[in-house]
Amino acid sequence: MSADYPLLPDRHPQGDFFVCDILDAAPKGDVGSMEHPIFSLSTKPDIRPRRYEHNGMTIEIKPSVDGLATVHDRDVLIYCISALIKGMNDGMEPQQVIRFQAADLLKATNRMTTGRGYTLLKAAMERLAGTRISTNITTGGQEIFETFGLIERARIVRETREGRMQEVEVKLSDWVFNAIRAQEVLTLSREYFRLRKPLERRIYELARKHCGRQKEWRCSIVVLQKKCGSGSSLREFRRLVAAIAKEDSEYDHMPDYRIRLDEDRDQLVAISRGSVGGDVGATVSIPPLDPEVYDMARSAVPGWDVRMIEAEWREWATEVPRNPEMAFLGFCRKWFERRGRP
DNA sequence: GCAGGCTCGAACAAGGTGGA
DNA sequence: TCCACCTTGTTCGAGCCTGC
Repeated sequence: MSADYPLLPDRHPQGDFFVCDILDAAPKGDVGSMEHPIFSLSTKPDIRPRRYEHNGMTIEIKPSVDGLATVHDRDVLIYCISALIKGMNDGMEPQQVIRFQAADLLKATNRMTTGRGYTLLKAAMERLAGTRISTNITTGGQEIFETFGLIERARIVRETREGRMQEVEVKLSDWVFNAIRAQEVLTLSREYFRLRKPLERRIYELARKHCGRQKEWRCSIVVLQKKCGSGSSLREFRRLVAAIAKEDSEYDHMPDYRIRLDEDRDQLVAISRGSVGGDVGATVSIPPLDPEVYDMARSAVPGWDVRMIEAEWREWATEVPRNPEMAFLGFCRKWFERRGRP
């Protein structure tokens, strides 16, 4: 491991990102778990239940004996969400049960594909299934008051004689599945998987959620600690954030946002690098499009993720067009003229 | 004496590397 | 491809110091 450069190396650079059937999809995370501190930052088993309250909303997270799901375990969810969104973009009905090749997930999330990588993946799925959440978060227009896991179950469908899993089946929780169907997801940078520190990943998620395409986002260190779910003392947490900000000022390694520390105001500042596209439900409230327009859009931008382009378009729009479908198709055509095939 | 701040090291998990 | 060992990062607690 290099001590000089803060990003992990790209282990699978030759275009096999989201190999299998999600080759051209962008990684996506659900808004709920990006906004709230559901995942543990610790690399040790974190078996303390936690309670998070913000703006009248309450989340209780209860770990299993294996500990809370960690920020690294979240990669499994991101992979599943990305695969389902990709399927929806291709006109398929999303299913709560998803099957994939374990090796594809490991490659897509920039992990080792050695035997140990599979062992860690198995442990990650156990933690995801064991972590229970009680919440009143609203997803897909429904306010849910119930206890559920991050995933309902995970099953290794085939396993080689060497003990290596091949095909994995995951049943997503209703909460995550609702978010996917309601398109309450945000596109993440592929560089996200190269961030090595759990706290770096968490800060990126928060910047992505709260800053979006704004020029900058500020958050007091006290609130940031709450949002991160860090178990450190405030002082220790401030030191860790300062270290990340310092590293980013030296290497510019944080994707999409520059991270700085305003010591006078005791605030973290995330400054957009201008690389972020939009996501559903951003600035102008454009009504849902006619489903048929997506087929036409796919023809206009062959090979592209039309939902991603739609999100870009919704973010770009400054007013509601008189004919949203035609406006969207026009946007798609210009998109393809500028960029060609992905 | 007590509270709070600071430093340091232990424990643990995950990733990297090199040899078999 | 596997294994052993090393490095790195996070968290936490112990011990020390300082001020009230």
